[in-house]
Amino acid sequence: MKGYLWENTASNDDPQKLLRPGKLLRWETVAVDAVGNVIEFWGFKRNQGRVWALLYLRDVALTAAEIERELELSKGGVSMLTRDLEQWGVILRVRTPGDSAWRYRAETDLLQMARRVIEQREFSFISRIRADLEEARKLAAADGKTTRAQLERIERMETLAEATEKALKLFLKTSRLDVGGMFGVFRSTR
Amino acid sequence: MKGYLWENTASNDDPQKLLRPGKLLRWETVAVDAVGNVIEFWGFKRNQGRVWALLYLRDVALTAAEIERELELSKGGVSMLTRDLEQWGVILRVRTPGDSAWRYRAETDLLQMARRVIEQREFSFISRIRADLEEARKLAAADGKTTRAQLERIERMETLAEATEKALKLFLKTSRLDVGGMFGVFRSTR
DNA sequence: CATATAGTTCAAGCCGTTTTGAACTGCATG
DNA sequence: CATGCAGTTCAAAACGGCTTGAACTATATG
Repeated sequence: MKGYLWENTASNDDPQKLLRPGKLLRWETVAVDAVGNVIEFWGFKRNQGRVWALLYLRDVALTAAEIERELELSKGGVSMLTRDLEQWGVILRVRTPGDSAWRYRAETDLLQMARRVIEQREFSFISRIRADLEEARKLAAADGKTTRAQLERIERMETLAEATEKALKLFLKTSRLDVGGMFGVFRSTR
Repeated sequence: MKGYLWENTASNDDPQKLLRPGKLLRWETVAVDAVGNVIEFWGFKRNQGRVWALLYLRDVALTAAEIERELELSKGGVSMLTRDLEQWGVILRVRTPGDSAWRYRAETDLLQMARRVIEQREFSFISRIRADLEEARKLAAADGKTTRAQLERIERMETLAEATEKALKLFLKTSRLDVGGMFGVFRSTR
């Protein structure tokens, strides 16, 4: 499923890289953090975005240790972050012949991941809410003391949740169209 | 601006209400919490949604003390929550002739509030991100060591942020249309 | 198979946000 | 103008999510 490919890795031709203190260039820091912020906005972890952005900007397969140094993250953290990103299919794990360590490279754009996860995660969340409101309405209806007006108000709240769900759906569909060209865009440099 | 109206309050005709331990009916709890969840999803505080929902369901002006008991919140908490909700214009503060305490009642639907706040808060956030990416690109361009391919990748990230902003805009516009009937819907029971 | 290094797991700690509650201010009433 | 209740403020506590790092497991290599 996830291919274990042999790829060029840029760091082999720079022996110093293994020793040098992780230090992003200024512009790399700014860009990486900006992506961290967007992705956080979409409900993911800031550092998931930062890791992806680093790999994407460098366009080279980095080891966990390198990511660790560059972004000043812990060993365990990098392990978990890369696992998530790999599961979502936005980074790829590759094995280099000489090297005994895995390397990671950016695979696809982040919106794809955002959409995928939002689709399952957020929709189940919203439909859960709708189910709760439906339950409330049924309970209220069963209770003799509930007035007609109260039942109506619960129904209106259900409308609210439905509208939210509908809007969210439309949002996703839109972002898919909107970003349409993106699939190609992100792949073209590679 | 915010009218200080005289309104009917239902609790006066039920002297026990002042003494009874705050205890929502089961269906009220379910409904109130469901709304708390939706609103949290929109990036607000869970309890802001719960307070609004309680007022909306009861369709009666409640005092801070009553809200406090029903939702098991602290005095200070209710004060802050009602202040926020009133500022956003989704609840109204009313003064009753006999009573010396303020009462609150639900005024408009929550989506209105969500939209309003999202419009200012989220957009400034996204445009901030776009500005950061632009800065990164300029810095990278000024740095002689940056490759053409890297500049392109930053540009693609900017496209990503732009797409996000665009999608968000469309989402808001959509939710406005989508919910169109809502303005009337929420007002008709009152 | 021994050793070394890479990678994973998870309890504990950290940090930002929300909530609490006690002290305080303001206001109505006698 | 004294009393008591309503309402606000804010420092501290509680909470929740994220990250860390030490212990552990897996894997490559001689």
